[in-house]
Amino acid sequence: MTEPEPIASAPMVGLAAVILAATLDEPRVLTVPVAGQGAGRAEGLPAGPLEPAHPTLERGLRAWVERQTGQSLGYVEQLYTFGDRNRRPGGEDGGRHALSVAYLALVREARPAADSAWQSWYRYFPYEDWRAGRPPSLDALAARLEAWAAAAASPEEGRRRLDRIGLTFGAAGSGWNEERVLERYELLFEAGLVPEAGAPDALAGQAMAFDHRRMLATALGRLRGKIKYRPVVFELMPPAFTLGQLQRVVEALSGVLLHKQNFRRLVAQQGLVEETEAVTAETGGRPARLMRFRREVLLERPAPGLRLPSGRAG
Amino acid sequence: MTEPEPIASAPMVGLAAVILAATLDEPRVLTVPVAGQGAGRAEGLPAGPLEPAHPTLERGLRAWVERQTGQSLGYVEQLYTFGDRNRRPGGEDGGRHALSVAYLALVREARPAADSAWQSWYRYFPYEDWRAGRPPSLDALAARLEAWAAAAASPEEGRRRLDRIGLTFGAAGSGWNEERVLERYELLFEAGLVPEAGAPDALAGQAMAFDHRRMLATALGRLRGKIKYRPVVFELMPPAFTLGQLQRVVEALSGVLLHKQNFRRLVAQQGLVEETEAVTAETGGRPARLMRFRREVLLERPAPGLRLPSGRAG
DNA sequence: CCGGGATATGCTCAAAATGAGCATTTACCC
DNA sequence: GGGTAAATGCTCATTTTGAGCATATCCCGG
Repeated sequence: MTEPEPIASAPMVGLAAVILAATLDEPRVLTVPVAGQGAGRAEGLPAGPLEPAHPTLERGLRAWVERQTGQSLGYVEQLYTFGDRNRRPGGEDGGRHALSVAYLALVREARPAADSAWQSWYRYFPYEDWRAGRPPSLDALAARLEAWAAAAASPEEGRRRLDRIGLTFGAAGSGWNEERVLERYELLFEAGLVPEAGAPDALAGQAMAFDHRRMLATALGRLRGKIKYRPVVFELMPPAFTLGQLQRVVEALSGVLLHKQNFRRLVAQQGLVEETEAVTAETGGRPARLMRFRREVLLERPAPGLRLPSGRAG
Repeated sequence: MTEPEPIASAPMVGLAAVILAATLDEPRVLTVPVAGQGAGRAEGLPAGPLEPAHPTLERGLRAWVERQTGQSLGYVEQLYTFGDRNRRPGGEDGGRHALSVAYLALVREARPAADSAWQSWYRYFPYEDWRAGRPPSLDALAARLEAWAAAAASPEEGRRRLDRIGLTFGAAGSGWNEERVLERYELLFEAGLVPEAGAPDALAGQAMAFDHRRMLATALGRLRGKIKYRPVVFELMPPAFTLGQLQRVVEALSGVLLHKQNFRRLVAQQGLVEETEAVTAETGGRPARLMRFRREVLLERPAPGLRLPSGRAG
């Protein structure tokens, strides 16, 4: 495991993992402490350089994650290769490229290991959680964004900024699109409202090391989109679960509340689950039947996901 | 542009572009000749190594494409980073990793430049074109696939193979999913039915250099999915076009025919286009009104695409 | 033992979106 | 002037959504 002598122009390739889980109705991401980088330690994603011993990128990623967190991964998909910006410490030209191939992993269990910790992902994106209604911090953020638009060099640029704000954050309360996590983060970044870009407070969420928060935003957007057309939520569920638990996990991921009866109708008629014998005691209320994921749907035609209706409450 | 001395373990990072266009109702991909690699020259995608002078990955890609083909790119999105398999000539361990960051580009004009050439992409995937009904080569391919399934080491493995065949190629005529281009290619690859994997003929399509056909398959699948939820087709259209032309391009991309009246209703009610003054002479038939893409939809709420109905004909 | 609180489940209904056709218009060609 | 080829306009039966109302069952406190 000796590091070879770097040469000036060979790119450095890193692997990074956004590992997501959902426990107790809260969506989580697995973080590790990152040394230094300014004051003390920051939170970061499990990551490490691609090594010659790694047979493939994905195997290398799994190795790094197990080494750093003890977590073994099930569902893994490639997310994006970062390297386009904010990754060139050496200036505008010359220097080495630093790429990072990021992966999205979904896991069921949340056993904390070593230094790693599970954090609610709304710690990093508080304004993405609309389950309790419009997040209060959005008003302050919107005000700062508008100030940023007003401070544009030209009126046209200001108008473009306003358009983007409306597009990503929803114009006039209508039209919040939960999938645009990355676009919102990038807008906040450009506007200098995130700590990584110099904001004095964490109104726009807790910072992460390097560009890891951008990776997390990419992962959330991707997952929020994907649950609608692929049955990936079940990667986060235990073997048996109630429809209520399933709904609360979907709501936790997407950040919006759903109409209960319609949600269960959707799940039922898609044939995504089947009943088991058992029921749960749960908290108060009538006991719910435990369901299990019908793996066969993966072999059936389009293998649908869970379209999110727009309903606000149950 | 001198190549630095490679060191044993530093990964090599390449950039590759899948550049797509649609002219005359035929979907095209821009190819360049690739020297050697066995007998004579093969077709490949524009590609080149990431260089220190490249400010970003995407800018590097654009530079390579312009240098090799003279084509300048408009819409560009990152596709996938390949490196997981069939890219390690040096054996199972040791040696350098060779990654390739592939991009998808959509262009309007198709001016052929230098050695590059536009090819119909169904040259590489003939079985993906269902516009004239079920492609005849599919019968022969299906027979070979079934033979491959029958030749599995165990009955369970054979059943798994049959499941995959049904899932990707559609079971019993029903359920062809035009988006599963990559899964179909990978299945054919595993079954040894493509030239790259040793097939004696080109029944499953023309080969490309390296793993470029895998990249192309990835791009087609991505594009076929994306036109359904983002208005990306218009990147391929001229400034003014008729609804008939638009439909024929969508059909060319997706490989299936659509119900004409429903298609135009969809486009109209989504507000994706607006009328211009002009009409066309066209071929026979009543002249059609020329339309233009309403760029404003990109600023409106969800910015929808063109859902493909299942209808078979017009 | 009874009523209230909290869910889980079952069903209904109107509105909107889909899938398939039928019928008309308006060119060009012979 | 009739025939052919699209482009357009409309209709209609089904499905799919979005929203509620009503019941069924548990636990708990009194």
